[in-house]
Amino acid sequence: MESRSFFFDPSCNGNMLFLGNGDSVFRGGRSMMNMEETSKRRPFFSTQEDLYDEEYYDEQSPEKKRRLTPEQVHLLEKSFEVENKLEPDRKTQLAKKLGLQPRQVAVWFQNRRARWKTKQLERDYDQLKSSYDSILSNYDSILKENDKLKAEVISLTEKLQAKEPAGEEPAGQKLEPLPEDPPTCPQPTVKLEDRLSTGSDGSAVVDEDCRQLLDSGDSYFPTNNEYPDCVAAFDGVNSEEDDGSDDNNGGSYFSDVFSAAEQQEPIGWCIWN
DNA sequence: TTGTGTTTTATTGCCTCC
DNA sequence: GGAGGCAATAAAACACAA
Repeated sequence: MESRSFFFDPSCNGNMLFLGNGDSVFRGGRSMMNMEETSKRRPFFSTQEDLYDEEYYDEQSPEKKRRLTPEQVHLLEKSFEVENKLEPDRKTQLAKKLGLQPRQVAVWFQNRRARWKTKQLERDYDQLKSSYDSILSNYDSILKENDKLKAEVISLTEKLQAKEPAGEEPAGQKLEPLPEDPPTCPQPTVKLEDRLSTGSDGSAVVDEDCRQLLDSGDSYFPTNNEYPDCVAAFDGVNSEEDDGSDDNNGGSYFSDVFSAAEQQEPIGWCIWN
């Protein structure tokens, strides 16, 4: 067996890392070794006693991963709620408090942010979809109302013409011919599903511009720049960064988006031609 | 028990910022 | 150039149905 160096902090609940030749705990010293190699070199021990327990040592072969204890996770979660990014000082403090390596704390936060982002995307998708459905049904009812009014105008016009002798028009009143069709409202050209897709076409999520948005906690969804005509539809986007908590269900960036739609009011989804 | 799907922990490579 | 962030991914741990 190859020789290993230990990194062990007795003050830290006994959590310890094996550091192989290519110590990958510190980013600066990252080596190019593959996953198999690294995992063989970096076992975990849950307690200081385990370190000296030969049976445990034999059973817990070097590649075993150890899960954090519920207490550790709880504290990390609480800390994440306060602030979802780690300053070096806070990282060190947390690591000491939890008996973990600072790197482990950093990794936990990294993964936690990723999980939060996924959940946030799901919530935003649900919210946008229901808003979209609401707008669609609103649009349908407006179309029906428009048809009704058109029929009424035709009927009244006919009645008026029947009253007037042929060839005469009422003084001071000239009826404009009705347009063939009501002004059209273009349907959104991009399906929500497409925009939100994380598949190969879902570049909206990962491209350069959007990356900044993700980093700053802003919207994944189209902005006024992208759809300048759809002012009202996107006007309510809340650009404030969420506090990162999962507890505030629906604490979306988009809590105000489409609020008008939810109130069943026609909103400026499109500009009438 | 075992096969399978999901979650969690950790690494790697690339990018951005200072 | 180093530090830190993110996406993608691996692999262990876990959950659960059959």
